[in-house]
Parts: sequence; structure tokens; C-alpha cells
Amino acid sequence: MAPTTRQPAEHPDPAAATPPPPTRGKGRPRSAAADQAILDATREALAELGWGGLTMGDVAQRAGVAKTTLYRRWPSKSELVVDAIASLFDQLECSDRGSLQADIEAVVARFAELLTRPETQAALLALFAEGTRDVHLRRRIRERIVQPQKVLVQLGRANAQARGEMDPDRDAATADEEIDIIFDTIAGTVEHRLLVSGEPVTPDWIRRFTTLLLNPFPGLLR
Amino acid sequence: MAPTTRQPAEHPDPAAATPPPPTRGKGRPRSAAADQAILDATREALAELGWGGLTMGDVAQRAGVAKTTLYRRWPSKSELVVDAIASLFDQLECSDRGSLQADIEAVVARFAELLTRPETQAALLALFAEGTRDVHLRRRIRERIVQPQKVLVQLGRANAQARGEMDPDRDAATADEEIDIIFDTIAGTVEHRLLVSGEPVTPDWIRRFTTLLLNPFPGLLR
DNA sequence: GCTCTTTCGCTACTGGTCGTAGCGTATCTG
DNA sequence: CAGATACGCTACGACCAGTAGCGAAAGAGC
Repeated sequence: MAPTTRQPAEHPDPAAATPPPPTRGKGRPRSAAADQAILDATREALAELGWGGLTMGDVAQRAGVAKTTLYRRWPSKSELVVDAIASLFDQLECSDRGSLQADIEAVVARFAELLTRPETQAALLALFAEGTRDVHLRRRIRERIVQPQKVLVQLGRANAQARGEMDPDRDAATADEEIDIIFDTIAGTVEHRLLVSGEPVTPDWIRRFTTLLLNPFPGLLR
Repeated sequence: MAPTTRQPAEHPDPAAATPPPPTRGKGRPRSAAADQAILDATREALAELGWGGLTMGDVAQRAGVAKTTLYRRWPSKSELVVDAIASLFDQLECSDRGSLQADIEAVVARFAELLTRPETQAALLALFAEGTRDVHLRRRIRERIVQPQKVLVQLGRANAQARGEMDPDRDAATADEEIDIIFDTIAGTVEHRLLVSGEPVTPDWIRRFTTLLLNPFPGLLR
């Protein structure tokens, strides 16, 4: 696998990025514009009112659409919010900046920027909370939000490997587990600092955190 | 400050650990047994139904108490859940096990055990989500849940310092910022792994994570 | 023992939300 | 043009947070 830069649009099914329209191709087709308007309205309402304040009726009104139309596409409020938030994470990327530390710093900065937006603050946590109970929702969150983030870390490692930064003696299994730890550490730490501790993620902080994360991993770098 | 082991009961106001009863000492006193029954019922309902499924009426019924009694002591569902969950974190401690790594491993294990319980899984995330909107609730969460955790990290550092593990040349300001980073990293990583990634925190994982965290911090250890 | 004060349980109620049902209409396919 | 599907609208059922008002219980202080 060649180390490549991940561009925003890279879905397996680019046409049906949001709700799978069960169109069987006979009657009146679904309005794609309505889809977009609903997602936009959801993000807007999320930013203004947060998870708790967001109501389906309000979203419908903002989107200029009937409430029933929302339920024709998304089975519940949670699933609608998953898609509305997930589209933001689609914009993440991991470009090759010459060193693993620089790559990770860029990812952290972008991730922190997303988590600082008002529409994501409460929504992400509320989604995760809901996901601990609803198995189906949990899987959907993983696919649409968590997995795309993890891919970034894997890409960063592939790039570092191609640049010859990594210790070639490490076996693949160990390295894969390390990826898991590193991913949980990056995402969890930034989330905790922003959403729980409530302190900002500055470039200086990113530098210090990334240094802590990378320099020491015994034997990871050559 | 002597490096000391933190015991469970260490509140500034040990009598009013839960709701501040505005008793002015004239008429019928509040039933302390009811307080305990309500908190127990809350945790029980939380474990069974999660945050979304928990209703004040249900909690009242389980506790054998009128719903109005709940609202006489806690202003809202969120605040009740804060206290119900916070009492679990009161049991955390950081005993001196001879090395910083051992101390942190013990804290991580205990913290992970708490986050694995069904009653905390969804409740914590839902609380944090609610806290991003409600300033008052956010402060309360910090006082009752986040701060006690942070104290553990500070205690661990004090113990390490007393044992002579720390580099004495580091200035206090830098060290304090490091405490913040380390705290966010420990809490955030464990939370993310358990609640978002949904993977278990095993002793082996704890060992690897702690090693990653400590060995490398440039100049932290002597 | 008596009174005063506060809490307690109960019932009823308001306001709001999710999610659904039914119907007539609009819009596209073949 | 006919069939099929999506759409907007209104109304509705179920549920829940949180409040109001009352009579009764249970202590505190004398």
C-alpha cells in the first residue's frame, strides 16, 4: 500500500453518503436537496441549541420540510445526528508533512478544531452516551465517525514507514496494537481536554503532547 | 506536603457529601436514609436502563419515595445523577506502591474498573454532554468527579518526588502543566478505549500504556 | 404533653418531545 | 396517461421533566 494523502471525498459509495434511500426506481425520487437541507439544519440547530435542545420539529422547520420527511429517511434523532456530525469528520485528512511528529501534530490540530465547534461539543458526547446502550447506533458511530479517524493514524504510520522513520524490526502484530493505543490516546486526550477539562488546545500544547507521545515509545522510531 | 495515601473519606464537608440540606434546625429533619435510598436507586436504575431510560418517577418508586421528594433535594435529573455517580469516584485512592509506574498502573486499573460498570458507562458521557451546555452543571461535575481524579495524579507525582524519582531541576510551573497533560491523557485514553472504541482494558494493556506514558517524557524522570 | 415547624406522600397538572397514522397532493417513471 | 412513490399537513398517543397544592406525619423546643 503506497503512502498516500487522504482527500476529503473518498467514500466507498459516494452517492449514498448519508441515508440509504430505498428507492426501487419507480415513482417520485427522493429530493437530494432535502437531504442536504436537513443535514445542514441539523448542524445549525446543534450549534445553537445543543443535543438536548435540538428537536426534530425544529430541524424540519429550518430545513423547510415536514417532520414526517425526516422520519422517512432517518429512523431516529440519534441516527440523524450521527450523519450530520459524521460529514464533518469526512473532511479530515493526513497529508505527508515530512515527519511523523509533524503529521500527528496536524491531525491533532484539525481534530481539536472540529471538537471546538459548538455543533460538535455536546453532540459527540451525547452520541457516544446513546451508543453505549444501542448496539446498532454504536456500530453506526464506529463506521461513520471513529473509523475514519483511526484511518488517519494508520495512514500516518504508513507514511512514516515509507520515509524510513520506523524501526523495521518491529513485527506487524505489535505495531498494530500500538496503533490502537496511539489512536485511543490521541483521540481520548484531545476529547477529554476539550470536552471534560474544558481547556483549550493550543499549538504549544499540541507540540508538548505530541512530543510526549512520540519521542519515548521504546523502539518505535529508529 | 508529605506524600500520603488518600483514603476514601476525605471531603471538606463530610456530613453533606450529597445534597446540601437547607435545614435550619427547627421542624422535621430530612431523612438521611431517603438520601441514600435515592442514590442507590439511581445507580440501580442507571445500570438497568442507562441515562435515557432513567426517569425520576422510576427512581422515586424504587427508593420508596415520592417524586416530589427527589425534587426537594436535587433540582434536576442531571444533578441527581452527578451525585449518584460521584459517590463511586470517592472510592478512588492512590496508595504508594514504590514506583511512579506502579502507582499509575494501579490508578488506571481502578479507574477502568469504574468505567466498565454498566451504571457509569452511559451516565458519565451523558453528564459530560449535558455539562457542555449547562455552566452550573459543568462546575458541579468538575468539583465532584473530575477534580477528585486529578488529585490522584497530583498525589502520585508527590509520592514520586518524595521517593526521588523526579528530576529536581524541573521548575514547578512546567511540572504543573505536565500534570495537566498527563491527567488528560490518562483519563481521556481510558475513557476513549472503553466508551468509544469499546475495547477492554486489560492488565497487559495498562502496562503498555503506562510504559508509553512514562518512560519517554523527556527529562521528567531522572 | 403541646405546639410549631418542616418534611413527606399523594394526586393532579402543564408544557414539551418523540415518533406514528392517515390523507390528499405533487412529482417522477414507463 | 397510468401507476408508483415521495411529500406536506394535521392530528394523535405515549411518555417524561418539573410544579402546585393539600393533608398528614414526625421531629424540635419548651
